[in-house]
Amino acid sequence: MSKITAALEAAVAEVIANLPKDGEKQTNRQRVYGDRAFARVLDLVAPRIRHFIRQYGLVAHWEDAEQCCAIGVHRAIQAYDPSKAQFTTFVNWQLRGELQSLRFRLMTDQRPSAKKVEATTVSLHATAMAADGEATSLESMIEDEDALERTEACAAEHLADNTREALLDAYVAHLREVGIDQLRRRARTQRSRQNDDTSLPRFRARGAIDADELAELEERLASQREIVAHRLNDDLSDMTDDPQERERLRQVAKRAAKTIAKIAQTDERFGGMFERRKPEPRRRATDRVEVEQSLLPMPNPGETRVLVIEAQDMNGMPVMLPIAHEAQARRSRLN
DNA sequence: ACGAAACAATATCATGTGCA
DNA sequence: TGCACATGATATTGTTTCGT
Repeated sequence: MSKITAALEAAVAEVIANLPKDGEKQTNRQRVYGDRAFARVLDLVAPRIRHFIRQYGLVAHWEDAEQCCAIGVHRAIQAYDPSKAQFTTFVNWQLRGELQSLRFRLMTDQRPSAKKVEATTVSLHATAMAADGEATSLESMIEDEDALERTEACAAEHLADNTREALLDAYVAHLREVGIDQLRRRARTQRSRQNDDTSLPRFRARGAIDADELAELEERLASQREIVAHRLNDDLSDMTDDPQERERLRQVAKRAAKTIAKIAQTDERFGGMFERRKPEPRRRATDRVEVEQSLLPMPNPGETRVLVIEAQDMNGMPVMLPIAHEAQARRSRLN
């Protein structure tokens, strides 16, 4: 931590310490100490403020800009959470924000980019004449140019969701079949072994399955389904905080992917939805290859995502990839 | 403003062990 | 053999800080 960073941290802590407590009035002492500390903060960030003002091309509006920065610093202190970041980092963004909005207020159309296209800024709420001569607001005249694209994207997403559900259903059904089969076999072999236990009456018919075991199986199926569904949504972390548990879930899903991929290829319900592409070796930092096999036809570049379900790793083992584009987008929206 | 370096948090993988 | 689980190593991604 540099000297300035540390000094800033201390000064800010003092300002915060001298803020009035909830519901109480600030004492004179608090006010004086707080003001002094605030002045110290301003001194410490002064070089940075000068730098930003120059950088944002606001030299001609120096005083306004300094005022804005003081407000920015004040706001930064109010909102500062020491556990999240250093004040020096935090205040930088506040200053930039203030200066940017000041620049926007003062000189929207003076920036080179605006000049180049001879842009004129008008308010969306300004009245304008519609074609029929009626006065209306500009806002109401704007057509939503993205509407079609968004609608199509939604439709594609919907289709992908349906497919995903169907695949999950098919997967669970498959597991159930296998599971029941196993239970039956076990029931047959265990019958002879458990026969000597005469304390319990055995009503079970030959090869019949214990109801408890069946219930247990259903429970397992439900949990499997949940795990895979979460994995497809790329939100396994919603299921548990424990990294080790998460890793286990990931492995479960990875194994499931193998089966699902098989089902998707053999089950006629999904026939025709696949376009089999030779899987490439999985990416590594040193050797990056895009690996994809889509369940749905690829949309145009940049359009909505596709459910990507199977890729193979270097050993030819299937790997399940999340719904890449959408998951990415969601993650960056959160940040 | 911007990129690089340092650092932190997570995700993924390879591998080993136990069990049915 | 194959699955479930654990664990250390490594890769990836995100954040902060610093220098220009």
